[in-house]
Amino acid sequence: MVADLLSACGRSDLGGFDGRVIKKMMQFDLTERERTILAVLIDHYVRTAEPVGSRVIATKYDLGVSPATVRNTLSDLEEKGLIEQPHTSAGRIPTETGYRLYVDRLLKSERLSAPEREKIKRALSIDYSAIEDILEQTSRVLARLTSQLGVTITPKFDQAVLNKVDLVQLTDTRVMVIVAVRSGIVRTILIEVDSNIEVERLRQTAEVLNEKLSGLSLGEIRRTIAERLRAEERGDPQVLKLFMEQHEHMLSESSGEELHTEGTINIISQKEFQNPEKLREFLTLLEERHSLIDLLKIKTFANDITVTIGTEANIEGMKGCSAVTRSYQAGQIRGTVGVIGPTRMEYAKLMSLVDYTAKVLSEILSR
Amino acid sequence: MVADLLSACGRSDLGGFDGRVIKKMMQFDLTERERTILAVLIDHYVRTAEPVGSRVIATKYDLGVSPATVRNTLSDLEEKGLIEQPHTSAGRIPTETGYRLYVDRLLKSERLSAPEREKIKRALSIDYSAIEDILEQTSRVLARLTSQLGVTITPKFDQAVLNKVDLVQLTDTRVMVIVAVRSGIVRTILIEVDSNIEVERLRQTAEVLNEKLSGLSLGEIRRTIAERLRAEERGDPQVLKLFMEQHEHMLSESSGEELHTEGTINIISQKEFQNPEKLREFLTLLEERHSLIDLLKIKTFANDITVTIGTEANIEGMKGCSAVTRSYQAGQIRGTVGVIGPTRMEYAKLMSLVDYTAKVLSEILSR
DNA sequence: GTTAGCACTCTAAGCAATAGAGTGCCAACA
DNA sequence: TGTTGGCACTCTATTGCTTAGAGTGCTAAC
Repeated sequence: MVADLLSACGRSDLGGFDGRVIKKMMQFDLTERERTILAVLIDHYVRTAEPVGSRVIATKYDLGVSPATVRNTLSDLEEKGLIEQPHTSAGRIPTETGYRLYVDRLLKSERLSAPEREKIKRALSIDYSAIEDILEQTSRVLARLTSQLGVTITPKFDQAVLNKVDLVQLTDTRVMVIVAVRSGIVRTILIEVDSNIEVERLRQTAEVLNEKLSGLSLGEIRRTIAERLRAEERGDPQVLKLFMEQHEHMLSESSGEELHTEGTINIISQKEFQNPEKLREFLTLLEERHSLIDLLKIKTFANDITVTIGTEANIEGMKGCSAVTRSYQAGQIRGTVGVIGPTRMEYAKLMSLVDYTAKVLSEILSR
Repeated sequence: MVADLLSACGRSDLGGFDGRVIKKMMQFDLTERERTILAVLIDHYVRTAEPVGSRVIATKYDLGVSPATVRNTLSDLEEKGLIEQPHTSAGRIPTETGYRLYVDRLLKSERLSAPEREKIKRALSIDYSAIEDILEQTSRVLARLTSQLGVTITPKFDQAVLNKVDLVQLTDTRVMVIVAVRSGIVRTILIEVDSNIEVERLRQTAEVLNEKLSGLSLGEIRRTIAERLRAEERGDPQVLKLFMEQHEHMLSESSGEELHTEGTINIISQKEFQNPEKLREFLTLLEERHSLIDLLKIKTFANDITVTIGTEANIEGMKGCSAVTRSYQAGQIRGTVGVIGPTRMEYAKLMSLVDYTAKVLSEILSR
């Protein structure tokens, strides 16, 4: 156990910190013992949720030193801001900085067992008719396997490539615009027209739109639609005009980024949420979807697992919570999956789990 | 106040009880005083969340009788199972039966104020591109105005009338089926075909489907699709076959009944959910969407406000909770909106609020 | 039928005492 | 110089006890 931890101290290839954090990190010149004790302390605290004292560290993990020695080291670690005491007669608990260092440098990366991999693969291999279905299932799987909150976000539409536009007359004054992009996602909006439009004319209008726009990304369309349709003389001018007016609404960067969360129950049974104030804060965060969406979107570019600890993302409600996320790929576009839970979480386990789940999901969606 | 309550005692036109409950109800021959005191007690308890004692009833509400007299009446009401004592030295609180009688016979129906009506109308008058958007908004409005959990359920698809089927080739082996029904709702599924299908052939297949099926309700289609398409010789046989196989999935009775909930935070600050066990139970109910859907669906037929108190609906997690719901209309099809909260809720207020909201929603959706 | 009075019950809050956990520091030791 | 045992000190959590207060049920009188 101790040997494992020691051997793991040098690694830093499990990403998740940006430049700013690295710089901060470099200030910590920890001795071998300090690193070992910090790792042991975090491991133990994550399991028990109780402040860890010197005696436990010295006896339960055979470090070969006495509690008194451990006490000295703990004192040093506290001075460096990596651990803290809730009160004088209690043991130590990790600080945010402590967790950050642990995740970046001390963590021993875990490999998922074959049965676990199998379980994830099987759970995600469902018949889905819309991308939302499989994302919902993914949140559920993550929630169940991790006992945390499972989160997914639908892909960012901006880079999606338009496959086909379709216009359907619903009533005399109502036309439905169906926008299908290449990855099998479809969005619809309704536009209100003044008067009934002939079927043939509507068909022709759709044809014009397809001709001019299909194959372009929605982002491109959003930016250049006015130009592209300006000189167009075929099709129904009213519908074209409305389409242009509505495109902002439909194609806007943030639209369609839907958040799925699953496993709220897991969270409320966690010890840190016994405090009603804390719980309230967290549930508020959950219902204020946009800040969560921001959190998940922020690192969609990275193709690696991302760990956001506490208030690192500058989100009020995340105090005391961490997120482990990773982007997935669906054709040309990307979204994010992950889990959120108390800072006191099993980072190694969750990281490998989220990582694998995102990979399986990408695989399925790219088929 | 008291006069109001007395005058309201005779009314029973605010629906919500079925035959079984009426029968039970008839056993209660309450005296005038008993009715007044029960009403006063419930009103007071709803406001304070504290057991109500004889002194409060006798002094705060000028009934013209002494606490001792009230005590006798309370004792009678307890015998009849309408109120109970948490413990000997506490006041009384209403039982489920007590609430039921109150809602059915004692409640003074409230009329929403003009500003409140205006507020609801304005809040619901949003630009929506999908029915889900306005339902989400409706849950939010209900949650905000009632400080309870706002719930909406998308309309029951079965009675929706098919407007148009569209087939879009996404990749070589993937075809998207778009089903649009008359009220502006659209559903999509993906089917996997063996090989690329010519555009013209796909168009023709869609034409066949439209010709044979549009104008029928999805329920009819579900029941008779095999017959209707059996002898068909036009169109792509493989696509037609897959369409028939998938129709069950897509058109099935329960599919597409999506539940929106909003305002979990309102709930957790309620006094009854301070007990973590209770809270846990409720959140479990929230995540196990299907029993909630059942609860909301059950009385979609009634065109009147429905109050479900505690375990009346035989749902485990509803113990200690009540729901006030009403159906809304979107073209030919119907869904449900409402609020859920602790049994200790302001029934009169919530009933008028949900009622009005459902009406406004129906109006908007039927335009 | 109503009411005042009173004994009784139960809860919630405050208080003191106690046990236990863990620390920090000092002096001794290798 | 780093490590260790010992010990006084601090703080928390638990327990038991007491008390104040709220509310009832019952009885006897009106």
